[in-house]
Amino acid sequence: MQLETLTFFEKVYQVAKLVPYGRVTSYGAIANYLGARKSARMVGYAMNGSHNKDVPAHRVVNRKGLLTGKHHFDGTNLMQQLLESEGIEVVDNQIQNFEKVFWNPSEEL
DNA sequence: TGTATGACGAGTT
DNA sequence: CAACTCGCCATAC
Repeated sequence: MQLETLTFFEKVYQVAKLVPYGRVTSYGAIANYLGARKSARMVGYAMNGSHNKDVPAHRVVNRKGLLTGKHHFDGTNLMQQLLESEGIEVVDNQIQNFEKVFWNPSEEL
């Protein structure tokens, strides 16, 4: 645990954990909320290290609602399974009604 | 120690 | 309308 390591990653984890059940958010939304709209990339990469954390990475997708990070989960469709178990419709790695389940930290938080 | 790269996104060509 | 480029910064090699 590195206290001086309060970086984007840590912040990303914090926000990601705040995503309510049955909702999803985007990498860009988190980055934007953190004040770094251009660092959406880092958010995604941060999830790479979120394995150890309690971060629900399956609730974080790209701006199009596409499950781009599903390949980083154990199974091939684990991410989709998790989302569907929360009542989120997913077809072909794409979240249906994305606007409805989208959770914007800048507004809700 | 330096280079390459990645779960993205928005702007430009 | 599609493809390309740049920004961002921690991690891997």
